Amino acid sequence: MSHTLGIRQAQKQKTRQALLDAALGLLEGQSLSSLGLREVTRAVGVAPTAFYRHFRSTADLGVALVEEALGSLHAMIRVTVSADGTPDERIARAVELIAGHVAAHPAHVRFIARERHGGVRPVREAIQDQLARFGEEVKRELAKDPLSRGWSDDDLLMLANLYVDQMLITASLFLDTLEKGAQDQRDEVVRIATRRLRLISIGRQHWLD
Amino acid sequence: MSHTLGIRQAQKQKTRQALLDAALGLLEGQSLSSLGLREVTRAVGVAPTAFYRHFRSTADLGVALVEEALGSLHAMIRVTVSADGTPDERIARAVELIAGHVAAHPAHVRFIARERHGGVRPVREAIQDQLARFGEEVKRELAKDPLSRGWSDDDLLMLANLYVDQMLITASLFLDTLEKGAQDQRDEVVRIATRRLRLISIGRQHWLD
DNA sequence: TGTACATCAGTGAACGCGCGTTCACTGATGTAC
DNA sequence: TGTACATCAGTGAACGCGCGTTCACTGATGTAC
Repeated sequence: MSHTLGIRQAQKQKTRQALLDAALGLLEGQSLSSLGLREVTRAVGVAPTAFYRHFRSTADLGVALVEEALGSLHAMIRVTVSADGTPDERIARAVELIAGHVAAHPAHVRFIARERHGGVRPVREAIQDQLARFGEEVKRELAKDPLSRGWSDDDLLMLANLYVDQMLITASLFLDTLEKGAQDQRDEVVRIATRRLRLISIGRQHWLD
Repeated sequence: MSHTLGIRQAQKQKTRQALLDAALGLLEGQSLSSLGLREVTRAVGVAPTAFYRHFRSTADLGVALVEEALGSLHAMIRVTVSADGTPDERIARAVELIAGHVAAHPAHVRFIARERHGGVRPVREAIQDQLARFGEEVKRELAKDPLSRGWSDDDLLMLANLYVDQMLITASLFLDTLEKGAQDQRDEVVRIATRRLRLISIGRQHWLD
């Protein structure tokens, strides 16, 4: 085969990923600002000092987790607001996508919800940066929609960020239902989120009246 | 005069409040889950053991802070959505009220935003409880509005919670502008929040179309 | 292919430090008579 | 009002513990010839 990482590099990546995974697990029950370096290395089974070969600090690890959690979402978020189908179909698709993502990556979602306003500045800022990029991307997607004819750039961005915030709120609601494991609660969240998005969609359709 | 607290009770209250105030100050830069009991007593100038005369733990203190931060808000939030004036007047009044509250109690607002999804379960639950009560109160206020004629209870609650979340998001945006101290950024937040609420208001007016 | 040297991910001992919690205490405040 | 006893908010010493960070190290992997 062509180019593979050397054994050394591959092993390093593996340890790094193990540290990230362990940290994400530990962060289900606490905030990043109270996460200890020794806690993480203990969970992985390496010496505390090994941590420094990969991250300067737990804050640094947190920033890496932000990339991991939100980096992969750019593609999904664009589909979420894409202009195919009737408004109700689009809303149903968006809610389903969010539900699926939360079910597939609950720890990542929890991490973002928790640290978005959390006590570690660099992490908070990394999240805000990514969310701002999401806003721009959603705006670009909305701009393609015939419904957006006549909208100012400013108004489009306002709507885009409203959608982004609404997605996070919805994701957070789904997260709470995962803990209890109750399917009817999840259905209730689907109902609530759907109607919220419908109301926003109606406001959108009459914005220029 | 009639009934005053005994000297002992009064002094105890004073120390308790000093602990709450000191904790709130320390929490501007960190999350509750990393706040130390000794940190708080050191800031107040009492022995670490004095803490136990008032709270079982920092989590317990956090729950008390939730009451302090949100208890006083019930009155305000009702005015925020009250039915007086034109839609645009009501929106302007709501945004001003939020801006004023954030300017007057920035640390409380930050605490709520941070711990709403934070790492300390009892605190998280206390906040969710209060926010659910806000939702109910806003719903009751909305129900008085002629605009709500024909709305189901479910839809009213959905709208009420949409407003509550929007207020928190707006408060959090104002908070970020306080750090920088830039007036033009604050004006920008007013513009954004106003248009978001306007879009929701338009959606509301056409909900039953 | 084989050898000699360089690199560097992970180790393990050691450090000083602040943590939460216990306990018996002190002395001002409160109460009964 | 004065006295004798009870209460209890705050004290200060002591504890065992886990923390983040330093340092010189080891031994497998990588590289030059």
